[in-house]
Amino acid sequence: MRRGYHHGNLKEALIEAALSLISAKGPGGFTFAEAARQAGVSPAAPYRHFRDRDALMAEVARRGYTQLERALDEGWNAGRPDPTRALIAVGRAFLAFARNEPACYAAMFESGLPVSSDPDLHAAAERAFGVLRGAVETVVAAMPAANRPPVTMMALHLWAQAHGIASLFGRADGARRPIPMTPEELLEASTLIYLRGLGEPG
Amino acid sequence: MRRGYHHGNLKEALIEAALSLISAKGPGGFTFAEAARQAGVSPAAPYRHFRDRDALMAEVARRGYTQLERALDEGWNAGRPDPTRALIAVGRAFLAFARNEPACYAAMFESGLPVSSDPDLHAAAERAFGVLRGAVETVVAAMPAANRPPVTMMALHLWAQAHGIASLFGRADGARRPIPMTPEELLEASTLIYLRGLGEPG
DNA sequence: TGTACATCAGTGAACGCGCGTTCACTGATGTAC
DNA sequence: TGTACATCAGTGAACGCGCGTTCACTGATGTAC
Repeated sequence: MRRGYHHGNLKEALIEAALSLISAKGPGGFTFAEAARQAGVSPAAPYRHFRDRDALMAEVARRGYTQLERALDEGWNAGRPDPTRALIAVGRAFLAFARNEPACYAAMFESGLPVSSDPDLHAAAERAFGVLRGAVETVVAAMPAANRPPVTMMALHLWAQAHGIASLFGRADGARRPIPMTPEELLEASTLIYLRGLGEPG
Repeated sequence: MRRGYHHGNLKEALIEAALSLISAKGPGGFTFAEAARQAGVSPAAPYRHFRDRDALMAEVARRGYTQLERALDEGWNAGRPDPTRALIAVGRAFLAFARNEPACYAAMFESGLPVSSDPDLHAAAERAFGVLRGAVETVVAAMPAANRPPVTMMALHLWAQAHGIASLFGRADGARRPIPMTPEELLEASTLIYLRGLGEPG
């Protein structure tokens, strides 16, 4: 695998290792030393690329938010075919991300890493949330002017609901509570009921 | 503090120590050895009361669910003054629990401990969820028979929303995203909109 | 094109540390009679 | 009430382990001239 004295792509390899370790053993069961071992490199080598364990974790979370931003944006698809259906698709994209990138998701939401600890991380998180907020803005703008809910509140409601469902039922843990429907169905139903409550014809 | 050779109340003292360590350093930063130290006892002593670290963590979570069950039940207050307002109070009770017992909350939802690992833990979790489910049953029964939503679905929606809000905005972390309203207001608004979406006059 | 040199990524050995776990033990408690 | 004894909670010393971190180092890369 490795050729010579230099690894050539150690930073990426360390991130790969972190992802596989986190998804195998949770955010707690990931260690700098083992990431080095998995990348086939001495335990001192990672220090050339990351200040410490937390910096590597933060990088994983940052990339996760960037991926999530993109996934949500694709789900939104510029509001097509119509804002309501596009909003549902944003929710589905959120759940798909949580399921397909459990390590990122754990680093982002379950590692205990404060988002504010790193400006880049914070900015990435804001951008991801911003996609949802933008979608909500469009949905709200399509409502009759007399009865428009506050955009930020509505975005927070949907964000919390998506995270709540993903966090409780969304991963293929096996250990999760079994529910009589898929997370996607659960979130879609919740979103539709919520929109109806806001006066959407739905 | 300690009197003689025997501690007298070590099991409780270890649980106390676990709570204080978890709330200080997160579920990861809690160790069997340090709990023993904090209880003023040799590192071998805890083995008389818990099989290992996970067993102690599970006990903390189990007690947490039992406390939560009780808190939700008090919030519900037998459906007084009316089912809708009582349901809102259940939500407030959930958030109050998350805020006042952050260590329990972390052990229950963020420790990576699978609920199904321990039958007692699983049963306690079911009882807590059962309180919400029972409340929802009453609320649904008061709706016109033609338009009643599935009780389990509705309970899962509210559970996920409460957990999502508590998990993202509900603890006095300082590191959490600042929001333009309290978690309680956020959850209450969400619940009312949701109920209206189900056809409640609200 | 060739050579000298600066830069930098990775080495490997070493350290101190705290953890989990075990072991034979010992001091206190409580119970049978 | 007193004594013998079983039970049990806690001791303390010891172990192996893996982690984080440091250090002087070395091999490879690339650039100036």
